[in-house]
Amino acid sequence: MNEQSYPEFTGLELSPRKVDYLKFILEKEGTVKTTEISSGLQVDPSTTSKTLNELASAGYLNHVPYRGVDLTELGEAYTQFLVRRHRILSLLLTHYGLSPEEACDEVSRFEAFVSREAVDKICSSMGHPMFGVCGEISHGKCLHEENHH
Amino acid sequence: MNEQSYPEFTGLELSPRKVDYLKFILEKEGTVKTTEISSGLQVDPSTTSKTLNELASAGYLNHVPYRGVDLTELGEAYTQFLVRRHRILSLLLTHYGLSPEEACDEVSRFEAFVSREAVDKICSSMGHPMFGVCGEISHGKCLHEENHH
DNA sequence: CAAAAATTTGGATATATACCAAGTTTTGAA
DNA sequence: TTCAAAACTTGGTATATATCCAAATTTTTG
Repeated sequence: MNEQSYPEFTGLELSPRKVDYLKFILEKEGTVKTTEISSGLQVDPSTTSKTLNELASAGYLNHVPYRGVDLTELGEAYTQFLVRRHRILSLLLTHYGLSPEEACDEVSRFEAFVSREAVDKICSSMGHPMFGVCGEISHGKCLHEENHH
Repeated sequence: MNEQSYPEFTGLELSPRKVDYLKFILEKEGTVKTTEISSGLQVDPSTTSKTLNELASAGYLNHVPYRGVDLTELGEAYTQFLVRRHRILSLLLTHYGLSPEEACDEVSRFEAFVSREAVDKICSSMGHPMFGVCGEISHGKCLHEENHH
């Protein structure tokens, strides 16, 4: 089967900032250089370098020093969850009077503290919407879980 | 008029833990002792003592050393917002398949990062519900704002 | 009033972020 | 191809939050 299985995760593993790094790296796809990330996230390259090391140690990234990083399989799967979480929560808030931009900004501040369990329930309760306010929503893992329960 | 006005706040002023302290103190009403808070929040009294100092310095509490703390007017108004935020967000999540307990727990983790602006919009969009899943919701400040716009 | 309980202070640790300066590696232009 | 510039990493430092323990202080109480 093509469906890769990863150990369970709560969705609370990473700090807000680390979530930013992974989302940024996923967007760029392929190998990403330190400078690119530093510009994107507006931080000193030395900060990026350190954070990349931490994410690599935790198994989310492959880091070839001086060369760049790319997502591991775990990192890819995890980051797909991060993106789905962001989009589901943003979409949710637009149903309560927030504009897409407001919703995105708001969610960016707190998303790292919303569990996968909650996201899956919300997602399911919304009928697994395909379109968020900041991109398409893919439900691989989410629907997968649901099938098995 | 009885309606006290306070400088604007974003709702993002306090860390998650400080939010816990204020909510706990509001619940108890009147003067609260360090030990009481320490037991309630499961932390060492020395930790409580330090946090209480910080909250007092920031103007949310009156702290009489060795005697206890109580909310200032600002602290009271602010904490009422904190409680409303918690209840509105919890109620919201119960509309998406989370049980009241799950919703409360989930919200406790991220509420500190949800702005007053967003809460007011959500609240308004929900029709200023009077009952949450963990207590009555009062809308003093929320409705007040709305009248002026 | 003196011992016990409560509280505070000082010192230490841990995590998360981030900067600067200095050193290392890669790149690219002459 | 070589060597200077650019990119990257490391080491050191800093702030903010949160926590504990041990020691000192204040209040309470038997």
